[in-house]
Amino acid sequence: MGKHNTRLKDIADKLGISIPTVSRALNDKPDIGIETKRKVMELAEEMHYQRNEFAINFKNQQSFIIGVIIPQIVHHFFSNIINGIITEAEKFGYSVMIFQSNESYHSELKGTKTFRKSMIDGLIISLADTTDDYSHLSSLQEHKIPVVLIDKVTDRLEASKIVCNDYQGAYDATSHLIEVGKRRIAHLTGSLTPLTTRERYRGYCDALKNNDLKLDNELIRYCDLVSGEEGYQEMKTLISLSNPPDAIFCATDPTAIGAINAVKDSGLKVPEDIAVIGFSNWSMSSVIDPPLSSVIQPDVEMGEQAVRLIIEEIENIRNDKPVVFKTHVMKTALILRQSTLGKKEGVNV
Amino acid sequence: MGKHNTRLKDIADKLGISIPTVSRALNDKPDIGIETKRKVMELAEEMHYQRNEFAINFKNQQSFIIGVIIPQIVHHFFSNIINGIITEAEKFGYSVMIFQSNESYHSELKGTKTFRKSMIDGLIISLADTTDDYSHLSSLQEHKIPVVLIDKVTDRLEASKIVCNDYQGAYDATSHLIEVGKRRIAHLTGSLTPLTTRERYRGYCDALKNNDLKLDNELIRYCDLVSGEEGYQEMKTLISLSNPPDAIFCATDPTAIGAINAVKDSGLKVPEDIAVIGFSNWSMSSVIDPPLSSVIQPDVEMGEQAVRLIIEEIENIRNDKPVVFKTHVMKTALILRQSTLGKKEGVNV
DNA sequence: GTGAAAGCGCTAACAT
DNA sequence: ATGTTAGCGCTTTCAC
Repeated sequence: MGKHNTRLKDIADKLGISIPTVSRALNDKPDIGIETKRKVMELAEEMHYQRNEFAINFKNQQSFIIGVIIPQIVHHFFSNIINGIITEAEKFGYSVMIFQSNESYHSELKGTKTFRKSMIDGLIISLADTTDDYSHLSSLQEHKIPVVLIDKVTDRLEASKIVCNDYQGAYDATSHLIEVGKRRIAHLTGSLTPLTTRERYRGYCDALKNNDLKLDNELIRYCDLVSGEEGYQEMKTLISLSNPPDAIFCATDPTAIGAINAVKDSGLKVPEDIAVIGFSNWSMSSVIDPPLSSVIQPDVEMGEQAVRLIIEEIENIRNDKPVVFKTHVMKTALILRQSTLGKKEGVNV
Repeated sequence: MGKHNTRLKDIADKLGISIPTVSRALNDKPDIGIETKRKVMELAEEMHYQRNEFAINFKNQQSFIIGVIIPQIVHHFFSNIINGIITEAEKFGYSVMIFQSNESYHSELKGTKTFRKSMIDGLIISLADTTDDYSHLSSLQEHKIPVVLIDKVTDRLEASKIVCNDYQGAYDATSHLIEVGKRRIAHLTGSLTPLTTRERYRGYCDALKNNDLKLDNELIRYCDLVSGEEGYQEMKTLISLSNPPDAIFCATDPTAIGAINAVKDSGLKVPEDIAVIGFSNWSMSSVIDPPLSSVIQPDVEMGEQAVRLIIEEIENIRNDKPVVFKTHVMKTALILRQSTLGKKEGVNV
């Protein structure tokens, strides 16, 4: 065995022909003798020829790599998005590179730098909560690397966006609580910086309003939305009110689970005394007691759609076609379980 | 603005100097005039020069990309491994490319092909359950692309490996059930093809043996280990035995949760009637009722360690140093909660 | 139908 | 201290 991988030159030399001829034979180009082609193919096979993609990428200045920056890969929602991204990208011959921001702007910035080094063809990003400056993204765009925002988006960057209808999901969740007879409905929300949280908050408010229930600021609690601990604490506080709620819409499932535990620990029943509904349908939500009603986000589909958009932009840029930014709003759905329905069997609406 | 990104030539031309001089200035090489260097740096900044990494990669035949193939990114265990991999890789200036096998050998094979195209410098892989042939991996090795196996490993490939002590974890879990007074301990296992499952099975058997309890084949049930449904069904079957178990060690947490639900639905109590312990400490396990005791695997650390090994091999190969394969066995730990302890506070042992 | 030459952007070796 | 030359592996002109 030689020291290096087989190159076109090795094949050409052995056959006594020129390198371009070998290249033509191997790449199904016209203007190649049928017999020459056969011989080249045969020898290439025999010598285990493998195209050197470094050379190809260099020549084409193209990597077929899509960079992805998400806050946390271990979150069910994001790992499903990534699942969709990887699966769809592969169909188009693209590979996916992943970077975590851990919700830190600083880290996100570092990710874009790393990716620029890796010469990604495009970036799909879900913004960190702390990100408030978007020049690292517009800079990529200026260098003809398209950016698609997913879920955690911003109005302050012109780019294609994939979001789900957080407003409608929250509206539906709250309306559902009203439909099962609840009237004093609390809301557990988080920092209102991310658009998603704001939209859920807005959906909650509008559902109350349209059902002639008035907003009670006492019933709106803020936390980080991440840990069940906080949901537990805030629910305890709500229960201790002189006029406690009879239901709560939590902006995330983990906090909703914390809330359920708080209700149970207070000797109250879910949903009879206090109904609970979450958001995102985490995998754990169906196995807790009682199973948690939640809002399903089309995570995998969001990832797939993001890939289609980014590849479209990548190819438009390559072909000097105009790029038009699109925003896809994907539908949410309620998944109803016993935390709002009681003993009845859960139903997917 | 010009059509293309700034190249060394653009800077050289503007300054009336040669390309290598610009290169030297920018790369902190010796033999460069202090004044020339200053001018180059300044102009480079001004023209937003960015090294073209395609050219660098081409020249060095190196990508600084580590490929990762795992069965399912959405599994808590694997997404934590990936978390560790990405974090550690970044420290060394490597990026990470991810591919999912979905437990399919065919898909795994495809992944290795895709990765070869992407010119990865090394591969970290957790084998699909169905993988029984390893030529796709040895082929990579022959092409000087090192392979590190993680968690789902095989004896039939010579490579570095990262595993956790599944045997000891299972042994400890079973011993714990014995310590809390249980004597008829069932085991829910899966296909015995993967080494991990076999090791857990072996740990269970040895713990019984060393405590003078005899193995009862009636108490050993097989399922896919993936869904709670199966755990539920198998537990129901066990409960209906004329001599049912008083505890069960499940090889995964989801099935353990299914088992808990089956016990509860049968009007029995966990852990008083039947204690339950799982494996892997899924995020949901702490929030179910009762919280599930489980075996913690050092997932993040496993990922980090895998990166260190692969980079070591990559660099040894580049420097023509001999490569020695290492196997790291990482420690598991018990996390004890109410599903085995009862009302007492959970303790991390 | 095939070969010769050029070039993608950069760096290392060799000259001066 | 700086310039010249060559080359990484491949494809794409352009000749013949």
